[in-house]
Amino acid sequence: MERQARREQVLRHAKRIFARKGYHRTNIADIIARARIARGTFYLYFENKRDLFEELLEQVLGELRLRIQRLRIGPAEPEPVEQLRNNLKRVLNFLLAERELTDILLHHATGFDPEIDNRIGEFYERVADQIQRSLDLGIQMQLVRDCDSRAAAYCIVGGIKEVVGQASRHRRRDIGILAEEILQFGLRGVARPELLAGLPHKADVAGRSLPRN
Amino acid sequence: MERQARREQVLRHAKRIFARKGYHRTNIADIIARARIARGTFYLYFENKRDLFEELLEQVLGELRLRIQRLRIGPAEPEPVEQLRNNLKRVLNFLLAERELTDILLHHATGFDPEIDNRIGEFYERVADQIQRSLDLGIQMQLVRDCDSRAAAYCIVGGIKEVVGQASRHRRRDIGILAEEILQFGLRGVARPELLAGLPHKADVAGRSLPRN
Amino acid sequence: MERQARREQVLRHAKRIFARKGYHRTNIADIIARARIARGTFYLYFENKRDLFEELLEQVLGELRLRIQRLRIGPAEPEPVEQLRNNLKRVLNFLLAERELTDILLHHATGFDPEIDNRIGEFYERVADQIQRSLDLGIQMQLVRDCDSRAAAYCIVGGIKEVVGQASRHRRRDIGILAEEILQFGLRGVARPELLAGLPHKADVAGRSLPRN
Amino acid sequence: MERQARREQVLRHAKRIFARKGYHRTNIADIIARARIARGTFYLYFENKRDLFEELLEQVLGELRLRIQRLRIGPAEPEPVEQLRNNLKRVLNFLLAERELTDILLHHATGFDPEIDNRIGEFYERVADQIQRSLDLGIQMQLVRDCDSRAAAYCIVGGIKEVVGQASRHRRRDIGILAEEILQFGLRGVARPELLAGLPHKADVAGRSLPRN
DNA sequence: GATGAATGAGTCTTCATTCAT
DNA sequence: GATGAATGAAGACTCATTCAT
Repeated sequence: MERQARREQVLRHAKRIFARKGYHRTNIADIIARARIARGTFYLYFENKRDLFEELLEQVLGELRLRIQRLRIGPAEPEPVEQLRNNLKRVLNFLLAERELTDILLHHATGFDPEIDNRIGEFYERVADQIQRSLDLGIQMQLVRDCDSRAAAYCIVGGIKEVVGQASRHRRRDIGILAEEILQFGLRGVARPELLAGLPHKADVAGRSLPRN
Repeated sequence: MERQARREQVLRHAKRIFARKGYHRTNIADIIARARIARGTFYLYFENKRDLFEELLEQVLGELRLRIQRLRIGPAEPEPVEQLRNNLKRVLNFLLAERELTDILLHHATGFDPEIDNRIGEFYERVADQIQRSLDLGIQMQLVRDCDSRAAAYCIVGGIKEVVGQASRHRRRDIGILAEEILQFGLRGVARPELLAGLPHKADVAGRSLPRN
Repeated sequence: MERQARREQVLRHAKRIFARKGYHRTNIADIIARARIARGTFYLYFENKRDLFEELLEQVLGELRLRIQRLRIGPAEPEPVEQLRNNLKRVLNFLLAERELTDILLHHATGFDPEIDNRIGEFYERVADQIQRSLDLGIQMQLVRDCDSRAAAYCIVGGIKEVVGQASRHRRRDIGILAEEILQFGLRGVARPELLAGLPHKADVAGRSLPRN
Repeated sequence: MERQARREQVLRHAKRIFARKGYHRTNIADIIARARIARGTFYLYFENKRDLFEELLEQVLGELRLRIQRLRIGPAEPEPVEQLRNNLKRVLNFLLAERELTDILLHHATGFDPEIDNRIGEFYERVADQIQRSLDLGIQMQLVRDCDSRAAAYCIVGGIKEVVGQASRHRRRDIGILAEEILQFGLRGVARPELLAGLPHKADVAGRSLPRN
């Protein structure tokens, strides 16, 4: 536990620095200076710089995996749309609370190590898989229009990434509103038009979710 | 002109390597070996490694800027949706033809240099601006439902990025279909529902635009 | 005494590791892991890594010093050749019983510390001195041919070292035979030829002392 | 050629330092300071410290291999003993001319790297093989007494190593005399006694080959 | 006495950039 | 213009030793 506490202390500082400077411009010297530990101490807790980085990455990916739940169908379960909304809210809540991890995931984790690239690519593929399955189900149930559900899944994933990336920069944001905007956009993007006829144009919430730029 | 030819020769080789290995794992040694020039010669044509990289980046960004045209309204102009479709096709055509540049832009250009990050961020902002302006116009014209047009713009940008990123990996793709899928998704995501009632569920084209995974 | 027991426990383990990996590739971590003591405990019993190593070295050198006895001349003493034979047997017995120490002495003690180099060099010089003195005496007594007794002494020392080094590797060996081979070789190498006329070509023992390779 | 000249310059300096301080106490900084080159330059010519060291080692071993020639029997060939003498002289000439390499081989090359240990062990084994073959032949021809030719071979190898090691320290030496001493010792150590009856006790040369200590 | 977390000096190695030819 | 040998700053990692508990 002592050990774990120390690791977390270092992880906390490193997270900050990685988010600000990226992987390569962050050096061990930066990290140990911030964490106020000796060089050797660092290597007591982490195998090397990359190991530490991967741990941070695993933190985000792991947490996101937990927060994205498979749609459950059943009499006791909430409406599918409600479940989607909850997934989205859980994800946004985490990402906007942990801006540094978000920044690491979206801007600093990619392109310098094939294995890490793979891990992240894999993660998004799994997310896209889940979305696609939901869409395919929706097509069967005549809720979703006939479309390339894989392409649509990627559109949705990409949309979320981009919005989160922007929202994360501009600190602040009502997450409920933001989730609703994304949700509406995504739902309408794939829904059978006849089902939309009655829907309000906009979620009945006040305020803008993103600054007008 | 001789000079420019030489530069382009080097750029062409460097593009390949950067796409495959990213910025940091690509050495000057790699580049000059491929381009079959001497080390000193490299610095005759480029200020430094970063300069070369930025030039490649500027190639993509510049080309994309050219291909994304402002919506024009006028009697002689094509329908707005047609203009959007054309923008999208032009963009996809380029990105899927220039996979290496696409890879550089989407996976390797980010996170190692604040100035480059800014340049790219700026580019996407400008794209989002354009989309947002169109959406706002659409709202005025009662074509687009009331929504956070900034958030919607980001959704659209993100969706395109993600789909292109995936399509770029899986080499091949009918660009017309792909563009149509994205377009439909985006249009429906923001359109006033009553306008969609008559629309077909799907563009009248055969084949899947992305592999089912 | 308790203290001494603990030291010996550590020495025993360290001996093993030093023999296998040499001085530099052996870490304190290796030693304490084997000896199942804490890092700090190590320094309670030994000044430092080198101190421990020197102690092992002193074990071999000390033991060898004890086993190499000066030739005594007198009516009650065994024949000089018998005394040489006994010296040799005592030395071989120890070295082949303590392979790890032998390995340390012959292969791992040299070249990384001038002081240790000196200590070992000094030891061999003393041994050579003794041999040389015997040879000089033998010359006086007309038993040994006129030769450079120093050079001969080194030949003998070197021969023993090499044979032991090899024998130590190939585990096993009848020490009596081995001693006899070395002894015969050395004696004949320096003896006045006329004294050899009657000697058997070979000690009257069965079996080969070293594998034929 | 230019390249080779540079390599040799560095090798020459490194040889000096390795001989004086051994492998581990010699660091790249020492070498480049002596060779008056920049740190990076070193790595232009050698893969790493070990690579450089191995090259020096290969220099000695290679040269020795060349100088130790197989005994040839034939009407036009010199007497076998003369051939042995020549081998010995060639080896001593080299080793005593190249004291630094000798020191590296005998005192600094062993114990820090299993692969290098093997290479050297292998070398001595090959030398011992050659000696053993000569001895076995001598036994057949009734020149060599019945003995364990492997053990005798090791005695001879070890003797040479030790004498060279000592001679190398005490700088200076008449190599002819030294070779003769070793040769006589070795020959007599294995010769059939009846053949020695007529031999002089000592080569007919003046002077001591080694200092009396 | 025993522990093991913490220390930081010491080294190797890489690689973008320069410059004499 | 072209070359490629030379440079040296930068940075990662190891490991013997110490010391507070």
